[in-house]
Amino acid sequence: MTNREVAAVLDNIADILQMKNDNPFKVRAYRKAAGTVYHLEVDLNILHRQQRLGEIPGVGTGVKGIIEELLTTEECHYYSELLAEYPPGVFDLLALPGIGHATVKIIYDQLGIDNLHDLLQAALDKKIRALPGLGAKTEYTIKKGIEMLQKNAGKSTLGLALPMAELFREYLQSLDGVEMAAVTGSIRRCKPLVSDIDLLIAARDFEATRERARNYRYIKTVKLEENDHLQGLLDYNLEFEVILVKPEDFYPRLVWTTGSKAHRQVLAQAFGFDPDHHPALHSEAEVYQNMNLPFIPPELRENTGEVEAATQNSLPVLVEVKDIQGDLHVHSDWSDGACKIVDIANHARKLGYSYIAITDHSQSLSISGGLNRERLQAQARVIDELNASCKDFRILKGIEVDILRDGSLDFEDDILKELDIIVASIHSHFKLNRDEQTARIIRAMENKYVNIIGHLTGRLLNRRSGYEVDVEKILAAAAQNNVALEINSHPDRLDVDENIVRRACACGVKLAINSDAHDLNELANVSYGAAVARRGWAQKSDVLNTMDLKNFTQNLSNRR
DNA sequence: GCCGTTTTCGGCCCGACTGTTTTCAGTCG
Repeated sequence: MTNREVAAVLDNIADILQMKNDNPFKVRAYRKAAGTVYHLEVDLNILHRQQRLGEIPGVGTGVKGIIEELLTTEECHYYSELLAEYPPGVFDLLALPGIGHATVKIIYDQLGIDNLHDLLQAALDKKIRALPGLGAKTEYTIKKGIEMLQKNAGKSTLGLALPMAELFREYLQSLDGVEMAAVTGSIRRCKPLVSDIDLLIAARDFEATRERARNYRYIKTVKLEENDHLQGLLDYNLEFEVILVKPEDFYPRLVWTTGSKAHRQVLAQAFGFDPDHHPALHSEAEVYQNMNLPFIPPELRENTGEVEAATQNSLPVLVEVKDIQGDLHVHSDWSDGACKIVDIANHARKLGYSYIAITDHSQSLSISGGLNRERLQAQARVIDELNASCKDFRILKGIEVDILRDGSLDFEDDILKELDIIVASIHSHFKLNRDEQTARIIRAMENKYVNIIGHLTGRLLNRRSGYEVDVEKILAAAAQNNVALEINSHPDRLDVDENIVRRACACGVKLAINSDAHDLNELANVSYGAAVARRGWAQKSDVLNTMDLKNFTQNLSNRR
């Protein structure tokens, strides 16, 4: 079992205990252990072999026993017993915004409902409002929540699908007889939510290759198998499709399968592109060249003007991950991050950065260990010491300061002015109306110490729609106050989205591709943020943290 | 269930809002 699978079981145990009204501190213990295991740098199996599971903070004798059982038998008796009381389907109900454990317990105990389909029917039949303690508003919340989930039904985040696709691609590439293998489709275009994993492989003997491909260890079921196709389901219920082509057809097919339907249609209708009838072509660039077009990056192949731009030779030179010189939104163990500042800094250097901003939460976010004035000053002293010992890398003193309900900030200016960089974010009052929310953010931007607005809309993919804001007004204020908008790279956020990125670039508003990392692994998530930037046609010069340290710090001081 | 340089028992992080009610439990970050 992987760390994440173990973490999921511990989290599910916490969910059931919570529904059973068990000791809240016990629930918290499981929850905390789940979080620690999820963010762990080392594979649990290795720690187990070294008999070091007990060294994990928050893992005592009880949880340690469960982890050991899961690692050795893939099962856990205690968990099975709990599942007998509340079946796994009830976890799906917890995904509904505004519906928590107590409500799910009432619904399951009274109506026996353990899946979203039956819950929707009960809500439509007005059965929810009849339950004790629940009313028409909860019924409405349920209907709206299910509606939101259904809109993205069956879609996975890029953060889940892309690594799975890449693993599968590596496997296919390693097979005898496979000359080339590529991830294609919407994953290659880096859409934030994707419905399946598409892979293209070049081989001569289709039958033998299919035979080998279907032995991939993460395939759960094969649903369809024919000459040049293999289709089915991977772990995590990810749909996959493997398309087999002759090597000479590989690049035309790669172009054909990567582009959105609209992009393909334009190529076919306006340029006569036919992936089945073409001269010998040895790269995607040659495929486009054959249509008298320059190479169009996969992220742009959505028919949102890229073909016209290509025709006029005016495609943007898109920003790349390697252009990023530093990360401007990272949490340490001073608030809710898992790692020490020194470890974050060392890891950032390995990633090739020349600076990193430590931006822990501010005091009002007490649940996340938000820093008060004294702790912030103590942290600054630690950072000063670390900076004193190295010349080629800089740790910037920052804060992710809460934007309060009225748009004021969670710290006074006399504290903010002592810091190098301020990311201002909303973590409360999501339900303000569009005008109030917009005015609130603009007021925050007008504070001269604020450099970046963090995760502007607060959306969580597949979980929560963003709050309403007037994007054009925000962009105007951002331009006027020289405040950057963050592209939050967490795969569950990817906020702002590509549409706002494109408008920001048009308005001259700078972007900051930040990880919002809470552990070392998450620092690498900037690749997802960079993908959003590219889908929004952003160039290197549009992105604040592509500047080198000297220019970047100069830019910061200009703002004040 | 976890933890401990005051502790092996008795703490463990909280504050605001919302919905269902008429004073408080549930949800969220």
